[in-house]
Amino acid sequence: MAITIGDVARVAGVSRSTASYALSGKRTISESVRTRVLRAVDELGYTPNAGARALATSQTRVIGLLAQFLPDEFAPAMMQYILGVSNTARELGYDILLVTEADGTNALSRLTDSGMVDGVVLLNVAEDDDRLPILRDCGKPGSLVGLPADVDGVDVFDLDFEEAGRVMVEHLVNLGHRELILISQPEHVVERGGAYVWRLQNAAVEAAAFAGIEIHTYFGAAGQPQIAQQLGEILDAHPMATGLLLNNEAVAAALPSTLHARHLEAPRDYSVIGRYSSEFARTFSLPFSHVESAPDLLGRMAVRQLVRRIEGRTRPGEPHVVRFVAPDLVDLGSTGAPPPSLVAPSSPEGLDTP
Amino acid sequence: MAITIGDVARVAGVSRSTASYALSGKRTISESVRTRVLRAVDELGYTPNAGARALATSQTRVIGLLAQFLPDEFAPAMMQYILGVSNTARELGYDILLVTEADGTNALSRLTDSGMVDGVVLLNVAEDDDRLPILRDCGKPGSLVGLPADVDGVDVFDLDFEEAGRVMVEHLVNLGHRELILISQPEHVVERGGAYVWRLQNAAVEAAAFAGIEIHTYFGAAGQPQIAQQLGEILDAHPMATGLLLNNEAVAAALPSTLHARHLEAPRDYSVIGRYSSEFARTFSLPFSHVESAPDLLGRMAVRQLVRRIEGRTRPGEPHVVRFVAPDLVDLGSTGAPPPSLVAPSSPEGLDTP
DNA sequence: CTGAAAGCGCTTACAG
DNA sequence: CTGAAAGCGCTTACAG
Repeated sequence: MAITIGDVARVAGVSRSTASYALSGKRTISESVRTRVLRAVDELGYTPNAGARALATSQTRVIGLLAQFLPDEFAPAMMQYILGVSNTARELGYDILLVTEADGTNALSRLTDSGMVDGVVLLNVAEDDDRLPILRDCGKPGSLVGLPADVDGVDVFDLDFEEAGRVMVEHLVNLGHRELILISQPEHVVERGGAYVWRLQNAAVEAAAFAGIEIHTYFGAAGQPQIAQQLGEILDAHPMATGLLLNNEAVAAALPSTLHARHLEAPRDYSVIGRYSSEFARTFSLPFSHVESAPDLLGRMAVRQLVRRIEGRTRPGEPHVVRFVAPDLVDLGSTGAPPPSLVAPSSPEGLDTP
Repeated sequence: MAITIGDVARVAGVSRSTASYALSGKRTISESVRTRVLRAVDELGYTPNAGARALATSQTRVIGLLAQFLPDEFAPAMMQYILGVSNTARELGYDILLVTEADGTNALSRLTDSGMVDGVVLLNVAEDDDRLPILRDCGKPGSLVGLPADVDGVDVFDLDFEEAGRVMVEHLVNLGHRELILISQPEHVVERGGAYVWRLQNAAVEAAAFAGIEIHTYFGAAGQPQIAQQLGEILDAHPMATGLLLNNEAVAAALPSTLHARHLEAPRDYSVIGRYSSEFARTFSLPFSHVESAPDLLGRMAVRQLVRRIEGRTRPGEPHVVRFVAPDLVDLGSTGAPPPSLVAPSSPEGLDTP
């Protein structure tokens, strides 16, 4: 049916093994033979059969990408991780087998046991992720995006959510804010092991305590119209709060309408900082300063390390890594000093600080 | 290394061929042998090697998914098509090889020539799509999402954009609107062959002409902050327009802020109809009525037909299909009668129609 | 109802 | 520098 290396060999007038070596470069080939083989390949339009090659070499040049789409989680954000992984893989000569089924454990076994992939990237890794035990004893390398409790045997990449929480709080503290609100992902996300929610929140609470200011923390509602309603209630509940921190894309997307509806503006009435990617902000016209979540970079890092392991370019005994991306605060001008009418009661008259 | 069918055969005490037949069911096997084989499979945790099977059968049970990410196009919307394809494929027993590289033609040749896939789904198909000639002579079946000029040899699935354009216009005409604005995708999208933009726009213009009303058509700006600015200019340019039709997700996402900033409301001041998925509307808190773009359904349809062809379940000589999904208008209450102050000059006093 | 053998299209020791 | 042959792990005619 299709062209095989036998056809190439025949046309070039050499043996199949010589044709193979001429293409792989795994042994020295006379210039004349090499050009004859290459010409034959061109002429016939030869492409090696992937299955046959995989069978012979136990290498597929395919990476499994396990994207977990959980209810209430934010699907559009996932696209950026997938693109980072996919594009990087291609640059390095790999293709991507994408799995989106709910049962990630099943999918992982299938891909690795059947030898369809050389390694896997797990997205959206939970604190106590079901997929990890399977990954650990499948014998293939794996890179994670997201930090699990047990990082043994895998390479891990994630945003430094602790630092993100601190950066968000400190930025507003430095501007003079004394009462903040932090809205995180929906509680379901936390229950399913989305540890990044706690990591950011705990660090934020600690930073607030250290600065001696108040912070109110909430889990965002899941879906509309609950989000808009909840947002209103939260604002009403804390009339003296002047800073809004959002670790929740869906709430960030809903915030502009809510603010406008109440004739509020950032940074005039509220200073706002989100945690999402700039790409996301641009796409949805979100005008808020934000901590860059770097999905593209995380995808790239995960794939690069995975490919190093697959190709044995890690030093012998090289330990696995846990690498955090430093949060970058992208200033879009949505933060400033708190409104004078709402300055802390400790200085009601204005400039009477020592 | 891994467990092979030879191991299964040995443990079950049968030949490899018998083990294979017991698993495939392609010939009658005595009950006792079958259970012994199945037990061995279980005990050993056997999974067939995908490469070996592909080599022997010329079938991979993998579908290639070519997603084209063009600059200025709306990446988040793509996720829903991908999910529709991926989930449906899995239900039918197929895995997805996802390709996102810019050069789709290259990727297509690679996947088909190397025998990595049994067929392909092309997303985001342009009027004169580069990938089609390659698809046509690769010998593998292909399903498209998006309507090209030449549909020969492929199965095509798309939203009925003509009908969508008519539905949008007629809905507002019936409510009494006499001057509309239609904002389509950025001009780049059209230039690259996004024929759906013309299909919707031409049908809308025709429907408006037929109803004897005015319609102003624009291509949306690409990216922020141009989108918001352009939106403002367009509204200013047509003070008598009362209906807004959006064939552009990014503009739809930016519209709530723009309206609020101008103290405008839908449907009080403008009746608004978008063209996007309900999933998209929910995710981004978009309060507008919209023509459902049905990405999930289109993905499903494309895969189902592709699998029928792959598995030879099409009748001999069964022609290729071009199937349009009927646009469904999802009413979110953003349309109504035009503001009384802006009724057409033909009836300034009110109820003086015959 | 079951087994021995050929073959899918590669790669890579082994021999020269 | 090159070729003949074995082997990767399956499936499936061919024989019994």
